[in-house]
Amino acid sequence: MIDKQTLVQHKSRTEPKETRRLQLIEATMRSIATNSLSGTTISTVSSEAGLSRGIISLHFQGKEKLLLETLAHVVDEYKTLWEDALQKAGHSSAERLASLLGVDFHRSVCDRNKLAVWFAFWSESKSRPTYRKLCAERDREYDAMMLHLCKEIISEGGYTGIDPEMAARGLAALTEGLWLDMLVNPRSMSRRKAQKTSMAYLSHLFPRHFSNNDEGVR
Amino acid sequence: MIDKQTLVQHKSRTEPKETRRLQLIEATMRSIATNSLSGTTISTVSSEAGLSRGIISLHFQGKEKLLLETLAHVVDEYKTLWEDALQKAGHSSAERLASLLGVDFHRSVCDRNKLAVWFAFWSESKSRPTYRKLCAERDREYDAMMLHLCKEIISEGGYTGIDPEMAARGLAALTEGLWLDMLVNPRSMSRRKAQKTSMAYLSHLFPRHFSNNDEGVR
DNA sequence: AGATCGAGTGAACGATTGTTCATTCGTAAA
DNA sequence: TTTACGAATGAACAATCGTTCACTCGATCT
Repeated sequence: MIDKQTLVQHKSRTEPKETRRLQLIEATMRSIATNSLSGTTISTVSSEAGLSRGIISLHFQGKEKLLLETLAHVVDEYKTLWEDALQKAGHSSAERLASLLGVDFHRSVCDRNKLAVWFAFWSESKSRPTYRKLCAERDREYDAMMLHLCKEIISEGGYTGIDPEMAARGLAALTEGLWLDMLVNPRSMSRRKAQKTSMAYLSHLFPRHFSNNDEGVR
Repeated sequence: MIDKQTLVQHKSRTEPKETRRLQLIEATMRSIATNSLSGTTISTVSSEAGLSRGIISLHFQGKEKLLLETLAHVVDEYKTLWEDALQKAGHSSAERLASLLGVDFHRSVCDRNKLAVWFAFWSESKSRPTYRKLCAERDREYDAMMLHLCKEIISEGGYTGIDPEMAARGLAALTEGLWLDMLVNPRSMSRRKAQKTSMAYLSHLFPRHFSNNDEGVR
């Protein structure tokens, strides 16, 4: 076993607390991506981080807490990107919705390691209330904003026969399905293709707000 | 620990080989749904089946083989439903596409235990080539048929500006996303609602073939 | 240079994992 | 009823799990 830590760069043996925590969380994400969640153990994470097995109980209370904070880290990062995008976006509902979807297909979000984390926890969420809680919080805010924007756009455009809840949930479900494709079969589903597919959906739903070309917002 | 087997009905201690195999596969699905894949062990499966721990190595070569055959069972069942639906469906592409989506939201497919199995293996497929292989086979056939039908419909309806590949992949991704919703948050996403959402997508993509009401095919 | 002290280590622990196989049990034929 | 035989069991096994804690190390002081 090669010491990855010293191989990349000679860091000091002791690091600030937050640095170590982040290192371990990132090692956990890599381990989940390469070994899957059921194959992720104290040993795989610590060796991925190039540290000893005892380090995890030192910085986190135990394995369970580490996994929980790994999920929380991904959730928080997503939420931050999301809020930043809304802040920078224009005032029109169409622009805001497009920028939200821009986040969903952002390079950092579509990172395969992170997608592996999302789906690992989603598929365990049925049996783990703690996981479900963390994910549900994200979903709630996401859905509320999505529904709000869809309602506004429907009202603005005078679209008839469109149920706003179905449009919003459908859009979110499409995103999640495209994420799954990128995780399971990255060769046939690129980030670009996924975003295009998402925009195509929008242009069919709200043709007076979104065009079918690459740009998106009309 | 209560013996579930004798509690439900007094069966003979020895059962035909195929019966036991199916019992164990069903117990595995229940265990994955309630304990998640990482929490599914020889003990949880055998106790779920009301049998001893040694039974699994007796009927399958080991745990790995049991999991693999459980995945194969779900894949096969889905494929059978799929082929039956195509057989019974009419000749028009629209009818055939609608009946395919009917399968995707069939009661038996949307069973939460089975959805848990799908997503458990999908999220592990990155690190398990064997799982990926089984899933990829399903995807290939599904995608090919979906693409074929979309192309026909686009040609029939003279739809312009619709990329058939994007339409097909989008439709499949939407289905998978709706499955995830049904698994993670069944209270807010019912089977009926999911099917409606899927049909709404179709009616926006191919308005000359699908109406926006409950029936679907125009 | 020497002392201090928190960060990091890893051997040891009990618990649990998957697997094996001598034994037990129920069934079906004699 | 007795016998024979395959199905099912579960104690025993080595391996690995997560956790603990006495220790070692090195960065930062005086």
